[in-house]
Amino acid sequence: MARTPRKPAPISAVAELAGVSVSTVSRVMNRNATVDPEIASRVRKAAVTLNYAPNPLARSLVLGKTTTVAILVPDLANPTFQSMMRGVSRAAAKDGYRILVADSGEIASEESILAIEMRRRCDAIVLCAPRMAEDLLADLLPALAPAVLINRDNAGTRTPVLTADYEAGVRPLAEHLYGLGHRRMAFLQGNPESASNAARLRGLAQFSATHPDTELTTIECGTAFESGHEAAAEIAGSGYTGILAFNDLVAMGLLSGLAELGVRVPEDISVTGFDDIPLARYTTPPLTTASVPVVELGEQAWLRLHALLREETPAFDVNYRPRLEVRGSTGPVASRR
Amino acid sequence: MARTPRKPAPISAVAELAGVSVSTVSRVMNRNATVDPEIASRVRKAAVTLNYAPNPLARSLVLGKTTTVAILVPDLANPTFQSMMRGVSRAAAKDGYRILVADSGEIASEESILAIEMRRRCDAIVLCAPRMAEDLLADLLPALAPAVLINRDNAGTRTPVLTADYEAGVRPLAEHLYGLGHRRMAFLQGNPESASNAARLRGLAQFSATHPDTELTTIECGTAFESGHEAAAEIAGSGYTGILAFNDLVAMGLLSGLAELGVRVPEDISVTGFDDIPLARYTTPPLTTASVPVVELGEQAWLRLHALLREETPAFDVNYRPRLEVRGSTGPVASRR
DNA sequence: ATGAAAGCGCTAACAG
DNA sequence: CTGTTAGCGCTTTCAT
Repeated sequence: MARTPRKPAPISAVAELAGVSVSTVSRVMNRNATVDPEIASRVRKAAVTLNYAPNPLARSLVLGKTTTVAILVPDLANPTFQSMMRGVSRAAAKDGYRILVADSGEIASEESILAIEMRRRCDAIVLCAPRMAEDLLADLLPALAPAVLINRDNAGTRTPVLTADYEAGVRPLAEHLYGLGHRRMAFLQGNPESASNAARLRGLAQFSATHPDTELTTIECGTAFESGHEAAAEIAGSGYTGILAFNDLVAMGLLSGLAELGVRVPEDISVTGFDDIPLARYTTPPLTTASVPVVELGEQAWLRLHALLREETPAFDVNYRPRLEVRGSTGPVASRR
Repeated sequence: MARTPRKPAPISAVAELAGVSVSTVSRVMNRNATVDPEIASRVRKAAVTLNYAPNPLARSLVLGKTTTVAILVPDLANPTFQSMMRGVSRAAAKDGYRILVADSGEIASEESILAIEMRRRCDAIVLCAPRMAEDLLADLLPALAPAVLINRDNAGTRTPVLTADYEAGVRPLAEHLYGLGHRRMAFLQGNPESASNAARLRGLAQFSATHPDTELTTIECGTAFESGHEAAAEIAGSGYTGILAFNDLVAMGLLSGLAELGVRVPEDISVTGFDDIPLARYTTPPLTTASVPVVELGEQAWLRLHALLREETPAFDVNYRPRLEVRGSTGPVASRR
């Protein structure tokens, strides 16, 4: 009844059934050497009968390649990393590669061990925004090659890097608010330890330097909905009219919190996000944000890896400049009165 | 300088350096047989020097186990599947297992091949809401065992199954709208082929049967933001006062579309979602929905798999009854005037 | 307690 | 064109 036998047959069973040696079976399965057509078809028939398919493990061991790529992300629940994974996954699939995923749970100390362990089961690895310290990363990377980094500097190694330019990306957001008349702004900061938070701060510092007439305060917040939601009360009574949230998640939390407090967006307060996650255009009001091509970051990561695996020179590192996406959550500052 | 050599040393190198046989090295690495403490420490020292770690591939081949679980999802971009993955991933990690992920891109015909191929690299597999036909699934499953299914019936096999009860879950949503006075409702249907869509329709049919005074129409829609967003125009002028969206994504798209059209929620129209994705409580207004414990579904899936892997009897199949989560997107029907 | 040898399933020289 | 042999890196009898 069941057309598929429970246990997969080994190559030796096929050889036996076809009355040939295993090498011959191997040859017809891999169509490299030339095999007598008559024998070949006999082998193929036997293979079908036994529902044979080569054991990928054994193949990997002898070939020294697994056609699998490892991806390490800090948090599987974060839409940004999901999109990166998806980008890598779909691109790699086109070349016949699968992905092995691990989630470090944002725990920096877990990353090295996880990365090394995964890497040994795969041909290459992509590290998404690793949290570990610079020096650790620096001497981990050589052991991981071929590897590529997303949203993290390569610490002086030759590892290809794909990043979003948070520093450059945050300025148009601030400029946009400025252009709408906002002079009292606040930045809801994420994890102060994180590189991308630091980049945003640098970008904002540049903005401040060129706009001395504008107050721009940094407020501790976080990186998730909850953080933004909790910040709403403080923001509501603060007098700030333009809020730069760390990312879209925080912005959405804030939007929701402000709505509950009866604060109107953008009439009373303008809010911006960062990343342009798929939901951003469907919030109420739709979120003004800086769009980061995360899926493309993932795809490009795979391209670099694939080049490396074929001993080719990978394409240049690129730093994607986020694009300002003006939507409904920002508007002219309310005329005081 | 680099503490980690580029290429991992094989066990033979360690044996040589320690002046023992590979078997001895293997023994100390696996601490099973008893080894002379003096020799053992010598081996360990050599292992550290060479930065040795057993090759997981070779180990898997001989041991016949990989400590890896496969997960097949229809779409990596869907928050529901992401949460399931996360549940499986975190639970499996506690037992030292990694996950191999594949995304079928919602293509039913891809699923069998992908599943079989992944399964051979892993010790077990979890199938999330496979789209393939019942009979295909039925004769695929034996070849995949140990396996567990999430949100899909096991087609008569003994495969453990974890599901959310969409049929039972949709009724409280309709009842809730009914209680608020709504008598003209519409269901924004997802993929008509999908099992969970059919389940919702059954639940709603039961509702209709017991509430003959209520009009409940099914409208073709889809499963993503865009679908809900596009449906807004049709809904706005329809006279329906209570809308049951296929899921939270569609509901959010609808919310956003209605807001753009100046339709107030819940004053003019009430909207419900389904799933209770993390964002659902942060929409404006927060979404009334049926909460499905997706992360737990994933965790429980791992528990079943783990039992199977240890030749134990897995826990019973469970069908999670979604919980009604009343929030701001539903309200009393507007008094007709 | 330790080493030699067999073998997991497969591929790739090397002969014939 | 095909079979024999070696070996990928490791674990596990089986002797010693």
